[in-house]
Amino acid sequence: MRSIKLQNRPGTGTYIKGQERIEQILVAAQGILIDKGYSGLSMRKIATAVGITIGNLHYYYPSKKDLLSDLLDHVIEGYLLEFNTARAEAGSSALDQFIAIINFIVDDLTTHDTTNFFPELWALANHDEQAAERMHELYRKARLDINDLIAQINPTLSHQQREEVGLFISASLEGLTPFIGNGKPWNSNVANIKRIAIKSFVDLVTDIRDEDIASSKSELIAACD
Amino acid sequence: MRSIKLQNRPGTGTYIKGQERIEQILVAAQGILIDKGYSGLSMRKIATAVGITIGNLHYYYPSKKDLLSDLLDHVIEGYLLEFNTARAEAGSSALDQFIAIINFIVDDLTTHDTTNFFPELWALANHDEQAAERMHELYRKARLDINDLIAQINPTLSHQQREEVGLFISASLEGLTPFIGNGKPWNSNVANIKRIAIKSFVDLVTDIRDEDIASSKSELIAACD
DNA sequence: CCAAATATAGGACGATTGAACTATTTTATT
DNA sequence: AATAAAATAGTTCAATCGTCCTATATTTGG
Repeated sequence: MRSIKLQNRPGTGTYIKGQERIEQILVAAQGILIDKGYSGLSMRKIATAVGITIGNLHYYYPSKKDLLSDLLDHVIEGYLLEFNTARAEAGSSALDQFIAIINFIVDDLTTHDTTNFFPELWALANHDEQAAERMHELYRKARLDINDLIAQINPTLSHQQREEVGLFISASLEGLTPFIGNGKPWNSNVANIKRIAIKSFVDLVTDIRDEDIASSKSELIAACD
Repeated sequence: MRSIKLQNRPGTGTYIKGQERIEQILVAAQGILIDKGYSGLSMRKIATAVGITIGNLHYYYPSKKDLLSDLLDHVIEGYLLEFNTARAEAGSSALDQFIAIINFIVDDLTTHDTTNFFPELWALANHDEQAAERMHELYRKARLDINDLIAQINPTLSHQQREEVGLFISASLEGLTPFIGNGKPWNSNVANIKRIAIKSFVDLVTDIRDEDIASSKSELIAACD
């Protein structure tokens, strides 16, 4: 099922029981991180949630840092897997696939887990370099599909312009999380917000031209800030 | 200078020294929260940063919860003040003011403090009801100006549609923080991203019509998800 | 089935945490 | 100057933290 290389202590996880245990540990850690935040995530709480002792947990993960590293890989791998399957189910035309991705992202960020996990990840990335790397790696992979579709919808854009438009769309969608996410004040408006997002992003990708984004040359001439 | 009602222990802060001390405490706490995150924010670290003892800190804030409550008020009040002055400096036409606000928000979220504080606030809001209330109150106030300008630019929008468009724009801008913020991978592209944002949001507010956002009636007929 | 590797339990360590308490010093007002 | 309120220092407490160590139980491969 999962084929990524985990970073637990070498030697551990070779028995079936150990592999299952690692999975239990990561699932439990993810649940605590989502429910209580990073400040509420401790080795003892993880061990208790799994039903093992701290000594046993420490056998798999000698330090909390090791566990967090594996946890981020585990969660991010799950999202990438989810993202790929969603892409496969998309429509035929580039525009349909583009809209399907927006729909998928919005639907996903309104789930309990995603709503609560990602703000934690963003905060973590501000103080943990490793978390930052994992986060940006996740988003970079997630933008590959978006950028590809943008290129099909609007072939006039340069590579850099396409990447910047893709980043803007991706980041904008992520920004909806604390507002329309699970249990958030605007969660009941998610259907309308989604329509606004689709119209806005489709128009953006369709209509935007080179002149709208200053090149490095014209940027030197007229800095608009 | 600051006129908001703080929530420190009654009786404290009546002397000038006490008022200055409270300000020092909140500034120090904000700095630690920004630099180390909430998990790295402790009463002792705050006291040490201020140069007082834990006992003295507890005299002002009997519990960490009380301090956090005051801290959020303090920081949010600062942002609202900053936002109001920025609005006063904006141009004459509604469209110019709209663009000025976008410029201000993007410039602000690329500062070190804002880049690091708000993700912490979003994560905090997921696990602390009081933090959630403060956060949404801040954004609600910040959207007042945006919504007002949207109404001037596009008077055809209903109240609800205007609010939803305003929320989408505000949330989208916030979402840029973990990507183009201070020290983030796309920080060097902030000028171009800003142009994309301005074009996208101006087009959205100018062009959007009632039909683009389904009313409660048509929503029942055709759910597009 | 047996030996080596793996998994688990349980306790202990020092450090840190939020909180509480008392005694002393400083401030502002009369 | 006197006095009441406010501010500060210093200590202690129980709980929790990450980490480490040792002994025992379990699993797997030959």
